[in-house]
Amino acid sequence: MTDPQRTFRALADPTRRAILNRLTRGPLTIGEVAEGFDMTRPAVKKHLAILAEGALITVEAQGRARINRLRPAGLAPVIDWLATFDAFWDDRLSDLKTAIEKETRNDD
Amino acid sequence: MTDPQRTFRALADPTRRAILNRLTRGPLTIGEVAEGFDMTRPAVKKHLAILAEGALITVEAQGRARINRLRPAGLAPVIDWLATFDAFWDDRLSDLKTAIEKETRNDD
DNA sequence: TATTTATGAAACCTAATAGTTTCATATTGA
DNA sequence: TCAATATGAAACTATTAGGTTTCATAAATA
Repeated sequence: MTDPQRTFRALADPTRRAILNRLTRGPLTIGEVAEGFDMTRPAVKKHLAILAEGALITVEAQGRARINRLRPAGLAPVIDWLATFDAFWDDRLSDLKTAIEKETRNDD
Repeated sequence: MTDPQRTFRALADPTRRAILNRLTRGPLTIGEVAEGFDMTRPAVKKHLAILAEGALITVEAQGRARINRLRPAGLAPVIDWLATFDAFWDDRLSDLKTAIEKETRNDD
């Protein structure tokens, strides 16, 4: 799968978008993420795996726990793609793109 | 299905994103869109239906043809959602959001 | 060390996706 | 009117997705 496809695919599911929003409040273990949803832990874990494939989160092993952290830079492909519609909105989108690129340059 | 979900779902498929990009160059009939892809016309038509459900295109009947037009305002739910990550990027994203809202206010 | 805890992973089920082929219908133009 | 054209729509197929249950493993703790 191509890179932006992994990103868009990851964002296509409402549970995964909700997980990302939760992670804005801080990193969580798999179990902690799972507590917030009405589904089993393995199901949540699969969602986290897809988010990791899309580079939207990072996972760090810490003892027996796995710490899931938001990786906002992973949203860049979406911004990039939206930027192809610049002409329809003026150039604020490309300003945004530049800003994101600048701020995420040395983070992975 | 909730509104933003229809949008994200529509954008999840690479063919549909490619269709949107093509439509930035001007409106096309279903047949014309289909010419650009290595799949049957009914398949393309299904993609167009999903894009229309996501309010990313408008379809206008013109005689026996259907004119498909890009509707950039349909991308607003994505911008809105991205804006919830403002804190990670400073407030350029919300500036963008405001700009989009202003420019698309009277277009649907 | 024995037990609990946090996760990994496999096997399975169902529904939704993305395609196809086939046939029907509604305009357009000769 | 008749044929060509542009699309609509149904029926079918294969794959992917999202979920489950069950069992294994590794780390922390009593």
